[in-house]
Amino acid sequence: MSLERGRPRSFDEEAVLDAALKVFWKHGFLGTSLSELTKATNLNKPSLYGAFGDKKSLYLKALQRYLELQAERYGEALNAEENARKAVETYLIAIARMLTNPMLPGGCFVITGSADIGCPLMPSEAEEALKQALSGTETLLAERLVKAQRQGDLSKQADPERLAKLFFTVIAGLAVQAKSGAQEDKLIDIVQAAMSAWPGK
Amino acid sequence: MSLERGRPRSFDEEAVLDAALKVFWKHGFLGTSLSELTKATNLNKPSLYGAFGDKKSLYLKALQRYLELQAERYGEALNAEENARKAVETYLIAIARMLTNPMLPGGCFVITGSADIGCPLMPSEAEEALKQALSGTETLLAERLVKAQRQGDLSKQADPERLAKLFFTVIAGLAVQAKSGAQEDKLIDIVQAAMSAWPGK
DNA sequence: TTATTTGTGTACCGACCGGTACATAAATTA
DNA sequence: TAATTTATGTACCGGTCGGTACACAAATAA
Repeated sequence: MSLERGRPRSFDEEAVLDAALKVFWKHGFLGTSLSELTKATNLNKPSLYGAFGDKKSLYLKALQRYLELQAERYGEALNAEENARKAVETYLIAIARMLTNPMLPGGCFVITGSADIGCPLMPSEAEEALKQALSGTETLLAERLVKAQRQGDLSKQADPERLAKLFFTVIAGLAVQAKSGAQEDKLIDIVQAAMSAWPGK
Repeated sequence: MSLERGRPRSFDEEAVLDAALKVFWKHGFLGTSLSELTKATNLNKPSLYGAFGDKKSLYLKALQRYLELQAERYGEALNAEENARKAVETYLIAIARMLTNPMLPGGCFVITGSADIGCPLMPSEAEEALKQALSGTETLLAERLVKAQRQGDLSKQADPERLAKLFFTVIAGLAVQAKSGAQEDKLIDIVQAAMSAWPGK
């Protein structure tokens, strides 16, 4: 007997999720309507609901996919590079490129999305997921910097957690500017300037 | 003959605008509904329309008032302090306090609002006003730093425009974190860290 | 007073919101 | 074939959106 009974899906779930991701990425949770989603996915509402549940569930799945495809990928690069300062710089530049990549919706899903926090119709589950994603990035940076200090790659006088907060702040600021139309060159220039906050030996 | 004919207003326009400002500040343009506005202002829709025009006009007036009450006020402080480094630090700390002031809606009207840029129902006039407010702050910083360099208060090797972009990025990053619930202490700590990007002599 | 001007409150407009009932289509198993 | 299971498409639900028509209230001018 087959594992798949009944009428089969006429669409690729992953492709549909990617299409939904792009819309949420561009317009956030509240700014995205179901009609936009059905248009972008070429699915009608019952199919969308059957496959992904309601709008909130679809948003959470899109966020999860965003983190897998974008955020985590850059996080790995952060730990791949041996020299800590170089690793952070490369990480920030990669993010600046991603935020302004014309093939992508522009800006950061999480940071754009966090503007909806505190709004009446925003599901608290979505708020929590966004906050967790934000703090996850800061933690990732902090862990890398703590490691760097342990390896003698960052001055003993430096405060790695504090430095992580600063670099995370820069990432958030870059995302805001990308959303409002800033170009890659400008963001990369800012990253170079931010690296001057790296503690001297 | 009197200058005011007909039935007089039963409300204080400035107080109503302040109430509307708070709602837009918290929820942005798209996230704010007319019913929220009528509740916050204790006015019904026709009165609101009669006094301020449609939602877009009211938003633009609220933004203008925000800039007068908050942004420009801190800008003056930036030029009041003589020592440039001290001026910037004081400016950033004042912003960090404003962003997390429990008496205020939390975060920055402009930066939270800019998340709506690119959304289908966002009026382009509002987008332009937000972008102008963003670049205005960066310009303000740049002018202060150029002046500092002229006065020998900032190293000749430094690039004031670049530094202004960096500090503006930090402001935007602070605003994002305030919106998602960060506390004053944390933001001030970040400001201290950011000041380490100030060029050594 | 009467006419005029302006503000207020109710009640409504068409459009869209997120979500779903239901009939039908397309696959499976028997 | 027939029975079962799942997916699809239409058409609709109650609710809310931004915006307004209209009757009435309250002031001034004459």
